[in-house]
Amino acid sequence: MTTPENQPTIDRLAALCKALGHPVRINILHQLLREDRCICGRIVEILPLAQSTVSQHLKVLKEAGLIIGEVEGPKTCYCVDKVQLAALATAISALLPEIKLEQI
Amino acid sequence: MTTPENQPTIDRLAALCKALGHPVRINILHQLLREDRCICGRIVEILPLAQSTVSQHLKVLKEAGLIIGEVEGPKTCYCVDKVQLAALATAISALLPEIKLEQI
DNA sequence: ATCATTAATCGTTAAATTACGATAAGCGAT
DNA sequence: ATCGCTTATCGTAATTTAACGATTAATGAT
Repeated sequence: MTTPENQPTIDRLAALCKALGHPVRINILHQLLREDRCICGRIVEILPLAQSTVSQHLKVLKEAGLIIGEVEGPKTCYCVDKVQLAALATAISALLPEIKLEQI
Repeated sequence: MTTPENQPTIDRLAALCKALGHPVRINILHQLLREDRCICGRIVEILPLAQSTVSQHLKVLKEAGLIIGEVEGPKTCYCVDKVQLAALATAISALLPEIKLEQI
């Protein structure tokens, strides 16, 4: 059995985890949740990273579907797609369906 | 603010996500959960990958603390650390504390 | 029309990841 | 003591990632 039936689901979960798999991107998510929505420049001003680097991380998060970016004039405003983030938490929980939380 | 107070927590979360950020490693977790515990060779026989590659992925999961490996003679038996996996799900959920699940 | 601001993209470099075959190491059985 | 089985590690090559500065593109204001 080289390819489980639900490989697309697995690939999707892996992609989401991969996008979260860098401290800077978790920090960005944190900041977006804290301020609800942020201009790219706001994040640049908070993190000790070049603008191009922040933009790259935002791109990764956006392509994974974890954040949404809407252009507002010359600026781009980002916010977390909470549905996707919640779905990720649910998907990870669902990996261990047989476990009752009280057992752990 | 270049360094949030809870940076170690953030780094830990990122490390866990990074470990899960590859389809093969999710497949391995799946298999370990399905059979409860597995010899390395069992996983090699299921996945279309070389033994050294599987061993490498197991190492990544083990170093992240998501699986536990115990040597049994010449074999090594792996199983998921369900506490850690549950903690990961909880940590991701905790990113959005203000949200009630009914809202989404 | 020009200018300033903002963000995305390009090009580059260094480092990390992934995959493999080959080899080594550990253990049980003969 | 040796052999066979199992797994970890080594060495390597190809790909991807992460970071940066520089440039481009787009918009709003002058």
